[in-house]
Amino acid sequence: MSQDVRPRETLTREKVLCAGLELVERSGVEALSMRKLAAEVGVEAMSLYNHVANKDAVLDGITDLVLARVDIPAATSDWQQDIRNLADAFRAAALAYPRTTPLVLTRQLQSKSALPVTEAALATVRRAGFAPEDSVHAMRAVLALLVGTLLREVGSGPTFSGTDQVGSRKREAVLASSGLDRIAESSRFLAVCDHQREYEFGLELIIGGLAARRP
Amino acid sequence: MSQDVRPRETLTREKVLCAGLELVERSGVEALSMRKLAAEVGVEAMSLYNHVANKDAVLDGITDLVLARVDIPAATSDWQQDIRNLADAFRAAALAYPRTTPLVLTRQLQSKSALPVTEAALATVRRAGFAPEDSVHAMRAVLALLVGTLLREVGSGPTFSGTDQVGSRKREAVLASSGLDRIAESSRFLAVCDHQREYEFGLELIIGGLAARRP
DNA sequence: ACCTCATCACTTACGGTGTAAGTATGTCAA
DNA sequence: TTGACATACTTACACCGTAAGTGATGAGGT
Repeated sequence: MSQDVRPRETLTREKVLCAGLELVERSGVEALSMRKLAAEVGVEAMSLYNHVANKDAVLDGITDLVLARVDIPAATSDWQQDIRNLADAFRAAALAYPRTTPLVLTRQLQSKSALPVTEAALATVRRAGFAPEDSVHAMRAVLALLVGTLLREVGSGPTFSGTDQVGSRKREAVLASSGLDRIAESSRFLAVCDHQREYEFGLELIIGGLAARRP
Repeated sequence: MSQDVRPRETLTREKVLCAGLELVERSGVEALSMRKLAAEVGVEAMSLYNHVANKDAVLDGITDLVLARVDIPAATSDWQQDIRNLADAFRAAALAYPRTTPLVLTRQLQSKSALPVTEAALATVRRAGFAPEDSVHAMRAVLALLVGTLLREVGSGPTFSGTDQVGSRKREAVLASSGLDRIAESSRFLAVCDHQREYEFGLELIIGGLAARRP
C-alpha cells in the first residue's frame, strides 16, 4: 500500500555524486577522498561502494554531472554566431564549477552526457555548409581551443587573471629585463591574461579560418 | 688537492629529476611516489628532501625538463610556415614523453625553460606584421590549441588513435544508432581520431584566421 | 504473525602515501 | 684532533583506496 513512503533514508548513486561535486567545488579535486565523501553524506567510507564501483567511477560521475548541465542554445540563422553561442555555453558550464573543471577536461569527454552537445555542434557546422567529415574536424578544433583556454584559466589562480596590479607589475618587470627582445617588448601584455578575451580571440581566429574555407 | 675526485657518489637535484622523468615515462604519473623515486636512485624516501622541497617540486622539475627539450626551429621567410614549425616542435617535445605530457600540460607553463619558446613564438608573429599585443593573443591561441589536442591525444589510449579496426567499428555502430541525426551521419568520422590530422586541421584554421586579419 | 532473504551500512585490516622530526655517518677546514 | 656541516637513514603519524567479513533492517511469501 504505502510503497511511495520511504521511511528509511537510503543512499543513492545520485546523492553520492552530487555530494562529490559539492565537495570538489568547495575544497578542490585533491581533497576528494572516499572517507571525506562518505562523511559528507553521513556514512562510512565503505558504504559508498554499494553505489559506485570505485573512486574513479565517482570522478567519472562528477564529470558527467557537469557535462549534463551544458545549456544548448537555440540555432539562429547565423552559423558563426551559433558556433559562438555553443562554445560559450560549454565554457559557461565548465566555469560554473571552476574547481571541478580540471577533472572534466582531463577525462575523455566520451560520456553519454556529451552526446547532445556533440549533436548540436555538428548540426551547426553542417548548417554552415561543411561536409560531415570536416564538421567533425571543425568541432574538434573548437573543443581543443576550449579545453586549452579553460585549463589555463582554472589552472592559474585569480592572480594571472584579474586585477592583481602589484603582481602583474612585478611579472612585467621580470619579463622586461629577461634579455629577450620580443618578450621585453610585449611584457605588458604577457604579464596579464584576460581569459575571456583570449578565448574570444582564439575562437574568432578559428571561425575566420572556417569562413575562409567554407564550400 | 683531489677536489675534482668525488669518491662519495652523491645525489643531486638533477639526478632525482631525471630519474623521476624516467619513472613517470615508464609507469605513468600516478606511479610516481617519493618512495619509488628514492628506490630508483638507490636511497630512502626522506633523503630526496635534501634536494627537492616536496613532491610538487619534483613534478615541477620534471615539467621543466621536458619544456627545456623543445628544439626551436630556425626562422624562414614564410611566417605561416614558421608558426607550423614552432608548433610542431612543441608538439614533438611533448610527444617525446607521452606519459609525462599530462603533467606538462596541466601545470602552468611559466617556468624559465618556456621563455625561449615564448620569445621565438612572439618573434614569428611579430615578423608577420602583428602588433605586440595581438602577437601575445595569437601565441596564446596556438598554445591553447596545442594543449587541447595534446591532452586529447595522450588521454585517449592507442584505441582511439590508431588502427583498432574492431573497436572503431563498434563505436561507429553505437553512434550510428544513437538516434541523433548529425552524429549518425558523421559516425564514421567520430569513431576514430587521427590526432596528427586534427592538430594540423586546427592549426590551419588558426593560421587562416590570422592571415585574414593581418594588418 | 512468522520466517526468509536480499539489501546495505558497518567494522576491521592491509599495504600504500607524503612528510615532520630526530639520529647517525661521512667529508671537510681549522 | 676537533668541530661543523652536509647528507643519508630511521621512526612515526595521519591519511589514502579498498578487500573481506559482519550485522541490522525492511519487504514479500506463507
